[in-house]
Amino acid sequence: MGGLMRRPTIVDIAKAAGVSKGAVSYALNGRPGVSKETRERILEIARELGWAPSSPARALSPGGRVGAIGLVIDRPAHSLGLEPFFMQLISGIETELTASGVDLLLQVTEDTGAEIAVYRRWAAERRVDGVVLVDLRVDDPRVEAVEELSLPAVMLGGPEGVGSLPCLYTDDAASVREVVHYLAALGHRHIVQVAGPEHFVHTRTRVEAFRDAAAQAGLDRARSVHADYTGEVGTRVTRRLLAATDRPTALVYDNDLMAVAGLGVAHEMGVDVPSQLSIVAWDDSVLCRLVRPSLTAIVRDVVSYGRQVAQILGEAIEGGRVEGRETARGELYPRASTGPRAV
Amino acid sequence: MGGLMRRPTIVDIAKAAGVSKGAVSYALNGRPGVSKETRERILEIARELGWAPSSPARALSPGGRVGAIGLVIDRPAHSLGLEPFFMQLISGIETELTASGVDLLLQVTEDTGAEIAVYRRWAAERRVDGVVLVDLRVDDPRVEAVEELSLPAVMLGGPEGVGSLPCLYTDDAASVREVVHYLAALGHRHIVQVAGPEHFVHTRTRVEAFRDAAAQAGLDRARSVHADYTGEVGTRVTRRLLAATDRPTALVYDNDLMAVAGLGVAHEMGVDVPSQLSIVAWDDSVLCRLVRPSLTAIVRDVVSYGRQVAQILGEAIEGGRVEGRETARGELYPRASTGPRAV
DNA sequence: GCACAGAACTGAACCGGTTAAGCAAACCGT
DNA sequence: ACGGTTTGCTTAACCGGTTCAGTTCTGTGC
Repeated sequence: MGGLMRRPTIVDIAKAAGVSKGAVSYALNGRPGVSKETRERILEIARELGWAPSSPARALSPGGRVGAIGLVIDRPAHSLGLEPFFMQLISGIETELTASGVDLLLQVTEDTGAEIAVYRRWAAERRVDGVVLVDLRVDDPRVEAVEELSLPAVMLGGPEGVGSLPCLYTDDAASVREVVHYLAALGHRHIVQVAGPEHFVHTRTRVEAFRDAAAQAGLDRARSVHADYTGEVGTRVTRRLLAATDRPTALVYDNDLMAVAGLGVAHEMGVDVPSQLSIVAWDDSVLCRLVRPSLTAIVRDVVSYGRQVAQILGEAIEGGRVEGRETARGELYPRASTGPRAV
Repeated sequence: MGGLMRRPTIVDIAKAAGVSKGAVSYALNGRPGVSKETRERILEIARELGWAPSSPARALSPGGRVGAIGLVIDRPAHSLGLEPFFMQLISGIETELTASGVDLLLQVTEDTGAEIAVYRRWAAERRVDGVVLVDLRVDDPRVEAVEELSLPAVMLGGPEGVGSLPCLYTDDAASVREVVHYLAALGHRHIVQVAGPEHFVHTRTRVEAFRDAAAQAGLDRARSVHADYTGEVGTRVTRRLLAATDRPTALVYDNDLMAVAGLGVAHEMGVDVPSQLSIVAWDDSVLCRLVRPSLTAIVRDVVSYGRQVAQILGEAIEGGRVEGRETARGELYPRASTGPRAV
């Protein structure tokens, strides 16, 4: 009561226990070199004093970990606010980290150059033990950068083009096929995929899978257009598509935000969903369930992705080579925005 | 070329420059005690070697900063994904931090107890130099907790009930008055406010302001109901309100997500917006602009809040007492979801 | 010609941990 | 009874910075 506010250190514990600080360190880390009784006495005193290891001090020791990992999100901040994906991912990462007392550093950047600069700084200043990379790009310069920094890293999305980095990937192509077959079964022949930016690897995968699946299903009028995940561009693209003389009867959007934007445009242009137009969103969110009609969506367990990616990164930090891993793909959840093609 | 990958330290610089490491430290920190030429030579060598200060080492020195601040968000993860507010806030905080090389630690928790535990751990392990608190509650236990830990902190939202903490607050009451007067001018007399949870201070402020403004405008049938910011409850509450025999002609929602949910319910029940029902959302987002009709909203510059709150926290960490500050209040942006009351 | 001030720098302690090396005592088989 | 291992602990170095107390050298006023 009323003592000095200074945080207790292992020296304080050592004094109280009448041993050296080395002994205290061994005891607190559960390592051999102290007797059972001494260990228990030390642990008891540590608890009483409310001791917690100083993370900077730990990190400073040779081979020490800083107990933090980093995540950089490189998307325009305003569109980001609406991407439930990232918050869910973060939430998943943290559930995995919490147990081991590891923290998450978050940074939002404007472009890939800035993103790489952040990795450089984090590595140079020893801010993090490793990083999670998202949104794999074609010829991604980040891969080489983190390898050069020998910064442990895990890529979410792969497995091609990640060099020697471990990654967590999903079979997006299968999900795309499921959507195409579903729409084809409903009688749709003129389907347009509103995809993400071309430079994302997952966009390329989905576009190719869409082309192949459409060809296989004999849909001669299927095609893809690129957008950028924002509502604005989603709106513009949809308006153009629906204004064409022969407009598509089904649209497949690469994220929920563009799908909602598309729904708004359809409403504005007097095109009824789903009787005149079917809409599918990639990635589900509260959003898809709130709008009317509710949106048919490809549902992924993003929280679980976060958990798994954190786990893989943990292994990569801990030790040696870690293999990439495949995880559950997104599955189609039909809702009110899709229906048979009008005859 | 081809040398060891080890990060350079000030000792390496000292060797290369032929001085002691103390001199290097003075030079690199721009402190007196070294001649101009020596300083420049040292800086040059540091640049060549690609040196960056080890953040753990810096933090360890007496009075040293760890160069990081923490933000805990205590809201259910699934609703969070849809709250652009937080991502914008984070974005604003970071623009302010980037210049000074400070990092942001993010944590998402399940309840206030867990949130306080995070502050305890961060303080004990010396993970952060300070924290930003959001969502001020009535009799907020976090205030006492961070004061006891003598952890520098800034509250976003106040200024009542924050004890000795500095805070950044807005005049929510004025925004509420603006909305009420606007709706009253459109002829609405039966307005219901769908507010947030009762335990938030800003909810209480807004509810009281709503009551007062309504009374002043002579709206005898205005009232508030509490919800929880999620789309689900927003949906349920709206359904109940619109099913009543004498339903309100205008609804004011405390966030955009509930407003969108409400719009969906109106659509589903065949209540036209805005001819039969006007809708106002608190806090704007892409969402409000994407749905049809687009939603009239109270627009706040949340990114700027983030910048300011980071700035205040910086001052609090740096030195002494910091005063609370008021910042720009939200302003009404009328869009398509509001109109004159049907006669 | 000498006391003194200031500038430029060195040496060493310190922050709070981890860990290798050393050492005394207990234990152990023969 | 004696060499050898094991147990349980201490000592001291180390991580990469910061900072205080000295030390040396140069200039300066009187």
